[in-house]
Amino acid sequence: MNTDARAEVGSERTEEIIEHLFALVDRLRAAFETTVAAFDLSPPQAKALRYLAHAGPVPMRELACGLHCDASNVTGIVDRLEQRGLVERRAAPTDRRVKSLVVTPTGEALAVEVWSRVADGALTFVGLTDDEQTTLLMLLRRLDHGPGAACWLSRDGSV
Amino acid sequence: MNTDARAEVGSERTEEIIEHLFALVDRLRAAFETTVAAFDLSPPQAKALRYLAHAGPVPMRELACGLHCDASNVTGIVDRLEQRGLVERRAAPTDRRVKSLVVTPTGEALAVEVWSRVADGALTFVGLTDDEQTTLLMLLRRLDHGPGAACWLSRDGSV
DNA sequence: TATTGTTATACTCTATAACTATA
DNA sequence: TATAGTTATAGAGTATAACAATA
Repeated sequence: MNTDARAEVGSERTEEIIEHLFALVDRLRAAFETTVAAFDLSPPQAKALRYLAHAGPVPMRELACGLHCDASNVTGIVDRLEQRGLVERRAAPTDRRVKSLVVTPTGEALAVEVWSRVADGALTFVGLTDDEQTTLLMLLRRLDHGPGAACWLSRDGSV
Repeated sequence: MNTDARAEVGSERTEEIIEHLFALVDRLRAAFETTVAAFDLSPPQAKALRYLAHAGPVPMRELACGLHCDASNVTGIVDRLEQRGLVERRAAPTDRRVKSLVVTPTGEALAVEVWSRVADGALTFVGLTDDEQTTLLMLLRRLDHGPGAACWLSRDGSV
C-alpha cells in the first residue's frame, strides 16, 4: 500500500492516532487539574511555578511567553503565587521597568513536590513497560520539534 | 538500573515524558482551535459534530456525556449547529421528554471535511515515518484504557 | 516613540440551581 | 418522585485596549 517510509496524511491510521491522542489529552488535563488542585493551585499557577523553577529569575514578559498567554494574565497569576510566598518580584538592575521573578525556597520545594505528583498522577504510564516508555519518549522527542515550542519574544529574530 | 519490565514512577524519564507530553498537548490544542475556527466552529461544536456523526442519533444527555461536560452546555452547542442546518432535534418516539439529535447530510459532509483537516493539521505527524506512526498508534491504544474513557450515565451500573 | 507591567473590560467555556414537561 | 431539556447565573481563563513609569 505505502512503500514510502514517510506516511501519507489523512489515512485511516492517522485518524485513529488523532482520536486516541484527543482522548489522551482529555484524560491528561483532567488528571493534571485534580492533582494541582490538591495543592490549591490553578493550572496556570502550577505551570508558572514550574517554569520559574526551571528557567530561573525572568521578567514577567518572558513568563507570559513561556505560558503561551498574554502578558496581562501573568499579573494575577504571579499575584497569587507571591501572596503565598512562593515567588518574589524583584527590581531588575538593568531596567527599572522590568520585575525579575524569583522562586523562593518554599516555592522551589513545592514545585518539586507538585510536579512529581503530576508525573505520578499520570497513572496512564504505569501500564507501560520499561521498553514501551523508552519507545514513547523517543517518539515524543521527535514530535516536539514542530512549531509552537519556540518563544516569539524578540522582534529581530534572535529568539 | 531497572531490571523489572514495568518501569518505576517518578523517574527522570517519566518527568521528561510528562514534559514532552504537555508541550505536545499545547500544540495540539492550538492547531485544533485554528483548524476548526476556519470552519466557523468552536472546539465544542466541532467535537459535538464529530460525536454525532460517529454515534448516530442520540439524546442530548448522551451527547453531554460524550463531550464530558454538563448537560446545560449542550443546549447552546446544539442550538448553533441546528441554526446552521448541521444537526436536527427530533422527537424521540419512546419518551416525549428526550430529543433525538440527527446529523443532516450537510452536517455529515462538514464533519468529514473538518476532521480530515484536523488530522492533516496535526502536521506534527508528517515528520514521523510510517513505522514510527505504527509504533505510536500501538502505544496510544495501550494508553487509552485508563479511566475517563467511559460514560457514567446510568445509575444501575449498566454502563 | 517604544516597551514593561498593570488595570479595566469583554468574551468564551463550564458548572450549579431553578424551572417545565414529561415519566 | 425522578428525569430530559432549558434557562439564568456565576466563575475561571484569556484577550484587547488604555494607562503610568521608564527606556
